[in-house]
Amino acid sequence: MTDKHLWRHLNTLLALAEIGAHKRTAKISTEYLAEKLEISQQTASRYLIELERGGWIKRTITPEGSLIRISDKGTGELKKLYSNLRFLMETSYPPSVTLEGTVFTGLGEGAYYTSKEHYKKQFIEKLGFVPYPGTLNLKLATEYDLKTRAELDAYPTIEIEGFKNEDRTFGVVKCYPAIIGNKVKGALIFALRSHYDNSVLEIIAPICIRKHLNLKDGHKVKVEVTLP
Amino acid sequence: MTDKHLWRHLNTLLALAEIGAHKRTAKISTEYLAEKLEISQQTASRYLIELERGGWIKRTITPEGSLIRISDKGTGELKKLYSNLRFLMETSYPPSVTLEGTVFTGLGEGAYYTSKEHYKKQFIEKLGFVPYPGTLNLKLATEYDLKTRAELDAYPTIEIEGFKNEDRTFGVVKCYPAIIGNKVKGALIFALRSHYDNSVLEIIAPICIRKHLNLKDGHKVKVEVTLP
DNA sequence: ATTACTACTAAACGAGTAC
DNA sequence: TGTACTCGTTTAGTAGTAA
Repeated sequence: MTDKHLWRHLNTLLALAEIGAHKRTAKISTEYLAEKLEISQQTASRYLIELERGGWIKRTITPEGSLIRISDKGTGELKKLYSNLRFLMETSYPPSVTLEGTVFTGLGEGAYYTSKEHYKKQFIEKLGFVPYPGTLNLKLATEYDLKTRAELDAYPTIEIEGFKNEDRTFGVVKCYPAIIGNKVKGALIFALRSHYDNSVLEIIAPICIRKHLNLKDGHKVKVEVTLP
Repeated sequence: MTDKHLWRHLNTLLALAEIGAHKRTAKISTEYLAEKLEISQQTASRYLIELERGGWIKRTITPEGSLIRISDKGTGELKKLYSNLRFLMETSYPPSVTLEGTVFTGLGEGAYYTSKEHYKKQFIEKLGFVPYPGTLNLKLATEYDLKTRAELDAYPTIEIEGFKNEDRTFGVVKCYPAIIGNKVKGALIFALRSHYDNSVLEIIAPICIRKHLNLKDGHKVKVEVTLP
């Protein structure tokens, strides 16, 4: 439910909940409600009518006032707000961080790494998707983006274990789940000993992001890093 | 802080918190914020100006967008809302119940009871005030008030122990903290074996409610029973 | 006492546009 | 790109009052 007036109505629902209308039928006059909300009696009356029409409350009008009970729908809206807030207030990290960078063509290393079975298996297991063979490279430019990138180091990560084969050692890779260009679900990956510096993002996804978002070198792309 | 537009602003603060602006400086354009809130870019711009002027956010405008950090004041408002909601959602009883009754003159028993030292000591200890010697009696009339009175039986109470003296036995008294006439802090008291039926409320307070609220027999009084 | 309609006033909104 | 001003339009809010 996405109502234009939802917030105004939530305000009223909260006032009604404060007199217990979410648990039991409560009696309140429009005059008293108006006082509580610091609005006129007429407006309070209109609010109740709107809440009733919207199905957020059940109401019976008596000569002594309105008997009001917040409906399941109304309680649901309060609960939704509550859980939103709880998530925000009780998570020690910001729920998401947005970075913006410019597309550039890498050295083709991404394809090499993502094709390694040992990595690939872990990507599937820990990120939940089969990585498209290849990475999208973004160059960070602004001071804000570089600073924000640096903050990521303090974030909880998904760790992909390294391994050895006969030729060489493959190091640990840190992943941050992310949404690319407001659309594609993927992940930032940072090889601990990368050829790139901290101003570069490497991104994997289940599909070819370049094709999917129709990106060319020089295009700007927003990446929203979310908590794992 | 009681701002008229607080709720509209809380809506915006919540959207900003969703991009992490309560934990770190976040970058967002007025256009993007507008999209999130389903309002116009101009209105989003105005909202940010208002939030800034009100001290709820700190903002730095750059050519790429606004760098925004929710201030302590802003975070405080979100927290206040959160704890309000938590209290409402996680308390199994309604936070308060309001009853209305008509003043009548009792048999003077209240004064007798409240003067008993054994009761008085417990009133002071468990309710936090020295009871005025005498009770205010209210008669409940409407079906709603009688039904609501009955619900109180399921409520948690403050129990005042009974005692014996040489003459007779004094029973247990159940108390419900309450606010009388929107002003006076006191308590409903129910003697377990009372001379009155369930349509009568007996109220004690640190002062003489009748005098303080200038009440005469027949006047109507609202009593807000709160959780102990 | 109540609630809520009608008619009006005040406020918020957004299109156009400047910077 | 950005932000934010002016100003006409839309919407919300209230006073008066009926039921």
